[in-house]
Amino acid sequence: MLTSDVRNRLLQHYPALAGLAAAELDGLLANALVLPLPGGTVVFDENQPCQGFPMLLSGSIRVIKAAPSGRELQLYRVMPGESCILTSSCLLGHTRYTARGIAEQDLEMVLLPAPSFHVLLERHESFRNYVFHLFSDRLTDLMQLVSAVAFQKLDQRLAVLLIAKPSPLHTTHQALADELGSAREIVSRLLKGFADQGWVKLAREQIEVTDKTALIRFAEL
Amino acid sequence: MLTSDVRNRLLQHYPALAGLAAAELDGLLANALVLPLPGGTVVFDENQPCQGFPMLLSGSIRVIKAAPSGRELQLYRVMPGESCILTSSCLLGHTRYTARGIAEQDLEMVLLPAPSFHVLLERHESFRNYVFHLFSDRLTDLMQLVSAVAFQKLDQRLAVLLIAKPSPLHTTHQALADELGSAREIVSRLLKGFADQGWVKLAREQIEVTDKTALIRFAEL
DNA sequence: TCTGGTATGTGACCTTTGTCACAGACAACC
DNA sequence: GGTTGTCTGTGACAAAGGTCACATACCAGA
Repeated sequence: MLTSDVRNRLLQHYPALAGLAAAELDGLLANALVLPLPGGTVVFDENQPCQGFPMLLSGSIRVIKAAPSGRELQLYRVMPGESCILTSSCLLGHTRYTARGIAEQDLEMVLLPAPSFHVLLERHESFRNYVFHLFSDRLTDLMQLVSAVAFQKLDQRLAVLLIAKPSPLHTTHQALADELGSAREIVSRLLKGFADQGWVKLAREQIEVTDKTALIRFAEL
Repeated sequence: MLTSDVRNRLLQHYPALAGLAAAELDGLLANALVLPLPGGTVVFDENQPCQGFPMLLSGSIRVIKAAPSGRELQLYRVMPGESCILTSSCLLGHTRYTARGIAEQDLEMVLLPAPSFHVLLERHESFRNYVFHLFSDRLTDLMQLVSAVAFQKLDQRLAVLLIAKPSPLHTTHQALADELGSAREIVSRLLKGFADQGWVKLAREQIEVTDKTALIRFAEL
């Protein structure tokens, strides 16, 4: 049984659940678990069976593909209010995970048992639409990603990444490399290039974009 | 109004529609179009609005991303009984296409108007499940593709492709390159390598796999 | 048989990216 | 201050792929 605090936050993040009668919602959430997970936890991993439908209350999950070489590539990121669409896919097809999910920071999530997920999907249009839209968005994202990985040079992809993030960015080069599916040295080198152009300013665990316009121009080129 | 012949073939390929009462199905299909398209037709293109939900009766559609350079990469292929999930995505999100679809051979398809699609999705569980599963499968495929493009060498990807296709394969090197997102010369070169190993035998518009075992071993390496 | 169009073979060369091996640099903690 | 671990800079080098420029080869129809 969830505390009413958790219930409220859940409804706040997942308005698709708001249309349900209180009693029914309680029933569906009866066996739900509230999990606090420390940053860095492997939430799920390739080839694991799927336990239930996660709904994030706080924190975020990086969904990645890992190569045997140790390199990795981020497929997408799950934020509160979203859900890991890969999980839906597994639950629907009764298949196993095909990627790894890692808690990016400490996070809280509600794990909805599989049967409840199926009931929600079957009976409640708003929830269904919500899931459909997530599928749809992720699909578009992934296509974009495939295209970027196949056809764009790394410097452009890096520029896009920098543009998209808040400016005094606190992260390591390794983390950026993992997001792009490349190696740390390459990212360092490219960043150095950007710095030489005067587009960014580098410091330990910090990248400050100083000429966003130029960076955008470069990214779109 | 569809001929009963077309209707029958439609139901045969799309059993998810079988549960509907005849009258209701007629209503939904009332404004459907039957399109015969010659091979090579661009069925839809990037940035176009979405007209309706296509259901293939025969032929197939290559869904690709095209790079400005002229290179292209196949995202997936739509066969009869499947549907272009990208279209579902567009219809659901009221967005535009994010890829291009090309008729691989002459094809026949029924184009279901958007409103009918939404009704089907809302009212009919079997159809809904069908669409959900398609989403789910494609998502998995795309993740696999991203991972392959990012981490695998082209020779391995080519080997996988050859293994998956029927053996005396009639196609051009350019077509394979377009499927892999690479250039014709590279594919020629790699195929030559395979031929030197005795794994395949090459002729004009024909590739015969002569040592599948070796090819598989190489692909999995 | 000639000829034009398409498909393929191939070498030279370049760019991008990855790998390896270290050298500093910085922060935190004793 | 010294030590330790993490992060970053960098040069040398290799490898994969892409691009260009042609040379051939094959097919089909005039």
